[in-house]
Amino acid sequence: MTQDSFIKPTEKELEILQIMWKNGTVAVKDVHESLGGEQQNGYTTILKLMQIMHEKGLVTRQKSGKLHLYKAVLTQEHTRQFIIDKMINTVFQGSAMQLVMSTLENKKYSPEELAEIKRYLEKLEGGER
Amino acid sequence: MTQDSFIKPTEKELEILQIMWKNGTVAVKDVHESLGGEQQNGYTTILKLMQIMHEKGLVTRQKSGKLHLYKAVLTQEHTRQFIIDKMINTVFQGSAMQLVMSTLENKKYSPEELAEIKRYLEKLEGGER
DNA sequence: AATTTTATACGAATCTTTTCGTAACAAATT
DNA sequence: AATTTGTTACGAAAAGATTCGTATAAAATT
Repeated sequence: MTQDSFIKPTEKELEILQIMWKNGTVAVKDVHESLGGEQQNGYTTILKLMQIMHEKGLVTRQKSGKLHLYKAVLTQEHTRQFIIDKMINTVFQGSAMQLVMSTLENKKYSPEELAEIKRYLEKLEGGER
Repeated sequence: MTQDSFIKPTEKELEILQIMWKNGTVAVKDVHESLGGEQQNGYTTILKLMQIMHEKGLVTRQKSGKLHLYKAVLTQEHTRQFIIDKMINTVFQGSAMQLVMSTLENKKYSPEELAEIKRYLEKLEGGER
């Protein structure tokens, strides 16, 4: 996937995609409820957003009785990679390392979490890719 | 700093902030040139953006002769933390570890870089914070 | 002193994203 | 059969971000 062909999801679209990635296939109603119901957004707002996402090709949909079931086209991992890349370029001066270190600095982690990353690093060092 | 009081820079504002962080204090002209001159953006476009950033409180400015010298209010590190936090929440299901691992997966790194992270991790494990 | 150059200020146009009201319609309920 | 309910479709308003033209002014140059 080139970055050029990638359609960058907007903020709100990303929220909706989260829900699709978690649930696989969702109706507008599901998304609307997951995002906090009528308190947070009008139903037709979410509907419209999902229709636009469909137009953009960010999601596929399928009629099921009277409703549409939507599904994300891109995987969560693809999207994450894209967003990470972009962020590295715009905020971390092209250095992924700076991103990693800033993230680690950010919060306290349990020894288990740190150990997990360390294991992961050792795997990478082992040249297993 | 609470996230609520944080004024989220837009895409373009972030590009401009990069230049301020690198150079400390800059005139509109500097930013305009750094961003690729008239080919990329009209001078008054950059000027306007910087004026808006000033209105929003993202930058301070100071008259120096006939021109204004602008300076970022927030540090790069603060801004990075904010953006990382946000991204962890919207794209990594609240898990910083997932962000780190996705980043490491993203590209190939030199042994030196990996070793650097490892050293860093060991420092964190050592409880030095 | 007149002209050119280098700045800022500001309004408005354009573009993108988000929000929502209204219409239409089919299925379910009365 | 009429009404209510759940759903989509669509247009347009509102909000946010970006771009730029024109006006103005001070400083530098001629």
